[in-house]
Amino acid sequence: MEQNVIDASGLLAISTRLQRLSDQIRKDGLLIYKAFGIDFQPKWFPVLYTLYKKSTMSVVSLSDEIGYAHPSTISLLKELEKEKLIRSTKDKIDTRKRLIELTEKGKELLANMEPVWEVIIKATAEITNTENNLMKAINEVEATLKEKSFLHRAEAYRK
Amino acid sequence: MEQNVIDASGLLAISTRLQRLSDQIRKDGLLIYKAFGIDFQPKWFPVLYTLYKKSTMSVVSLSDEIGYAHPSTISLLKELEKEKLIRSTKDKIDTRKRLIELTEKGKELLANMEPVWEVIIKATAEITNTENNLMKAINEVEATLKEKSFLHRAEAYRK
DNA sequence: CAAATATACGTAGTCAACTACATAAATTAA
DNA sequence: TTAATTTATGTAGTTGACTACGTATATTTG
Repeated sequence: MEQNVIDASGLLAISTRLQRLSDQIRKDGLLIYKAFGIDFQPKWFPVLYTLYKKSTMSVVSLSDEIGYAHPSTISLLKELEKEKLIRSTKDKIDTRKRLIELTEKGKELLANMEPVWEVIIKATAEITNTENNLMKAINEVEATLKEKSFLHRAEAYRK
Repeated sequence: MEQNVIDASGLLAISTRLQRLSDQIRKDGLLIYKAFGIDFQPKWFPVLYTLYKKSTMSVVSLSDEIGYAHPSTISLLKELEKEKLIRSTKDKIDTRKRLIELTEKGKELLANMEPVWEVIIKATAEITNTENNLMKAINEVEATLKEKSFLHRAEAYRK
């Protein structure tokens, strides 16, 4: 395999490599939705999918669930509200909270997407099902980092 | 292992997961350099490391090498020039080309970083050396995608 | 129960990549 | 040897995430 300098630097550039692969997959994701004639952006996925599974959530709990900072979620919600895919109501008990849910249009879109997801899941399984499984590797690394951070580990090697 | 909805959605959210892991590692990377008293930003790594290994390159060939679009490289180069870590000269044969090289200060910085890199490599190896090795998984997936794109594979499953 | 603290949400601005487009120089073709 | 095409670089503006900070409401504590 031909190697450029960055690939050859291996572990040093792992963050760059992850980023690159993520971008590549996201771009192809967009193309797949387009090819199936569905007006959907991959970045919407975490919010919409979570609401699909959990029906109603506040802004912050939604952010926690998808692992985003809450301002990122807010800007996605604004966009989704403009698309009329979600709607929000005030929590009657805790009035600080804004409860988010899918609209009928949103539910319909997600239902229409199920067959596309199946295809995506199959294609992704095909891609990741190599000797070292990427999804499993990510899960394992995230679990390892939860135990002890990267910084903490690096410092342990310091003389 | 406790699972949130996105993790549970697995393959669908792989791009999101890669992104998140990349960010996390990049942030800790910055902290590691700081902890070692080195004034260095992880985003500089691809450019500087490539110049370290290849000495002189034009803007576009450097971009290709690190896998960035050339405007991204240009803005990094501007920053690095301000830091006096790189310098550029005109190619005498092809006057369109701007040749980039490390300054003495740049070379010195990179030399000082070698011990930090060793620590980073060790810590990264520790993190990625789980049952499914992340670096190997990335390499395998990138090779698989080169053979046949994600989009192409997805379309093959379409009825 | 008043004060201090914590939580929920929002806005503003930043960051590190990108795409789209423009210009100039080099190369190829008519 | 002009004309057309390709290549190299640059600028402007976008994107999708972030942090910092402010305000309002809830909760906890003295």
